[in-house]
Amino acid sequence: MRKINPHDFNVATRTTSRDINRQIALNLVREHQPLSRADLARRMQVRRGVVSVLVNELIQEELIYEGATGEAARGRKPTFLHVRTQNRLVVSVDVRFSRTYLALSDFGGRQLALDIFDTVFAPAKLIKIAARRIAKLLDAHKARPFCEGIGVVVPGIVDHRTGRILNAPTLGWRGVDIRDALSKETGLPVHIENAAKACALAQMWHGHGDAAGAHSFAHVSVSDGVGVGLVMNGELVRGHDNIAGEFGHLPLSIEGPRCMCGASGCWEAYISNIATLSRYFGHNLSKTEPKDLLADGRNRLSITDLVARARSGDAKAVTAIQTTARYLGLGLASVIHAVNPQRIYIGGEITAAWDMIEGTVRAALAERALTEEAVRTPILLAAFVDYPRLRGAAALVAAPTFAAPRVA
Amino acid sequence: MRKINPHDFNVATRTTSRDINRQIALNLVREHQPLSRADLARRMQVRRGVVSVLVNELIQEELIYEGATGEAARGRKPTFLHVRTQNRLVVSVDVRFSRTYLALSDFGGRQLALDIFDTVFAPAKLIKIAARRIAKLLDAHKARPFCEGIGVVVPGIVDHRTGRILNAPTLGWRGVDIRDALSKETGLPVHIENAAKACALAQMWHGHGDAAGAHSFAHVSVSDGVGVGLVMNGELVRGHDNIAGEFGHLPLSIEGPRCMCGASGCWEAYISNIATLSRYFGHNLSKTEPKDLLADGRNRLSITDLVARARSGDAKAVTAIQTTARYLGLGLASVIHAVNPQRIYIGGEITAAWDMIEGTVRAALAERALTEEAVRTPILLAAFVDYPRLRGAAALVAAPTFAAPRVA
DNA sequence: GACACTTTGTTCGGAGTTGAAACAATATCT
DNA sequence: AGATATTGTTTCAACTCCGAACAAAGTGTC
Repeated sequence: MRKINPHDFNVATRTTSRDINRQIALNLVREHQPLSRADLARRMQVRRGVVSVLVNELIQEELIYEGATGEAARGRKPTFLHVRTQNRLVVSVDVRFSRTYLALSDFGGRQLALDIFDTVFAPAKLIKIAARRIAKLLDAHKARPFCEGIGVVVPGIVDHRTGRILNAPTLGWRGVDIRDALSKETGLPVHIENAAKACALAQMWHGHGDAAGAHSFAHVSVSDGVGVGLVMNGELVRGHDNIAGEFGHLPLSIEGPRCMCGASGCWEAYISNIATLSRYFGHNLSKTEPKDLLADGRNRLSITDLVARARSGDAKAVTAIQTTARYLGLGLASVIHAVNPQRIYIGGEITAAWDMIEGTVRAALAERALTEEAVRTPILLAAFVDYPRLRGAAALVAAPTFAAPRVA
Repeated sequence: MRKINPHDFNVATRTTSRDINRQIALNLVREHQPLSRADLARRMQVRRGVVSVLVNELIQEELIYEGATGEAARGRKPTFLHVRTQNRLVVSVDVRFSRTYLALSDFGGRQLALDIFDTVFAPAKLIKIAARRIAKLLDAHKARPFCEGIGVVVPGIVDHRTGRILNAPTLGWRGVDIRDALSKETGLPVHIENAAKACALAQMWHGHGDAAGAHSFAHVSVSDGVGVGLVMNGELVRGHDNIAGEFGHLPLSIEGPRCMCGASGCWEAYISNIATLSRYFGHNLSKTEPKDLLADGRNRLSITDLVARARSGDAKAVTAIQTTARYLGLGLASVIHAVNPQRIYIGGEITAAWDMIEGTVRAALAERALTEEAVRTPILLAAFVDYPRLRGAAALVAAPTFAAPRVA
């Protein structure tokens, strides 16, 4: 029951029906491969004749290909279809405070190479370095003719349309344009997005099998900050000014601890890795230089270390983590009450302690939840992969190929 | 960039293109009437021939009609088109704690009749009474052949698909099915929805001219409780369990005052009419029987009275209202950070004091807002009409006629 | 008043799509 | 060998938009 926007609509042309069905067919192959033309016709509830034409067009465009012939109890054997992903490549870039991560992967999400280097904060310089390393990566894998684009994720607010980074406090960037410069430098199309939003995109496009199916969910990334990527109706919610999903700065208590954003009592100030570590050390976060705590590696404890200490019996570590878990659950109630997603995915280092904290999280959620259904909202760990943000960056490039046509 | 849901999609048939364009044409006439066929062709960027066929079909179906011929400097004069709304009628029902409101109106939102009676809490009995009064209303206006349905709004959580009222605490209803029973009793299709969500629907469909255009907004209703209707991408957000938009139960302070929902420190517990009145009387809400305060009329002060007292110099009234205004602004920051709507509409009795409180609200919002754009989010008063909830109820029936076809 | 010009609305053949059914290809079972 | 079943293709009808020509209805000019 969507209202047509009378100032921005898409009239159906003579090829619109085809475009729609073509894209449906492509997505069904992606989801259920291997799959025959006849299978497709059954799933789409159209005649085989229509599918035949659609599929042959998709094959001609090299979006899918014919594989082995399958088995059948009786009758002619089906020829299986697959989407082509192996030789469609993406470069993904994750710019973080300490380091920048670079990867080459295919449309199926398989990572072929990884490159890590220290982040440089001057945008122009960073672009130069990244471009050089990307070129090296592509040449080393003879990947240049197969690379279809670059996806970049950054910890901050990004205007997806213009490509400008509006505000990335940890990097100290305001109004920086990486996209066009990097595109010019590399000759490849560049997409850029906020890290949490990109993770949600990755969850949507790479969540195969039972992990798929939810076309409305929230992806909560607990890291140095707290970011939420919202997917509703199969669409990433960016918001009018690109700040949708900033649940990290909703208050648990407006009189609570000071947050890096300037306000007080933000959820982030209770559950970010920094907050958990501060709690362990007995620091008051407001008095600590936040960047000191961000510096991972040298002498500083990471949240992963803290989990390890908790497991080996450090009572203070257990308390710090369990307190975070409680606040995590209280904040999840806000996410549920606001947009009521079908599921919530949790990502971040703290998930390594999930077996210890799940009960606490759910109990806290139950404290505030309005209904039984709200309490029962599935809370799942984001599929554990080595570099979830890099997968998100890759999804930025791969997703448009499979997206629904804009219509009406 | 929407992902096609591989388990719930809509294949394009050979009439899909027409369905899409037909609906676009209908909406354009609705939005820009009066309008000629040639105007439509220009706006849609299709040939006049296509529009001619579409329009003649719409005329045949009696969705639009030809009106007067317009003026033109040169050439043949255009014949104007209008959507037919005058003799398409709706009965709208607003069930509230004290009274139930009943109205007859047309698809254009014009109210033709109103009937108010005391609410009976036994569902079966209420249905009987409502059905009798609806019949009377229809007969009195000879409206029976023109009535296309009944829209019902209730203060509670409604499953829009099944029509069941899952939980309406003020009415004491849990799992009540009004829809099917009322439909059987009256012989008319019945739609039922949560009041705040319906108000958002009304805002979307009745917000003509400059009020329209926003296809992503939040409608905040401040009343006995606080409800938010979320519209994103021209679509009402109901959520997986129909509790999306329950921002009223997001915390300002988890240690704050007790809320009727059982949790503590909900936004609602700070800014609902009850909260504002309690503040004025110096009561502690947690110790007061909430239903005492709900009873309007007899001996009790209403929020409208309180505003009047503030205007005539009652310092305590001013303080109570300004305090509410501040908390309103702080909570609006949460709405903005969560879903970042293009605009926010405010409804409810407190808006009568908007000139006094706007500054306070905006200052509080600025206290927590992450970005300059967030601070500048337009906060508008919901178009002041006599019975906004009834308009929402009417929109439930009228909207499907104009909605975009489900595709892909 | 005749005629050119402009704009609106209709009509008609062409191209592209789904829909239904027949047909060819390929396999199993009796 | 023939019946049966399934896959994939082809063909034609129905329906759509697309483009252009055409009719209708008005204004302006000589």
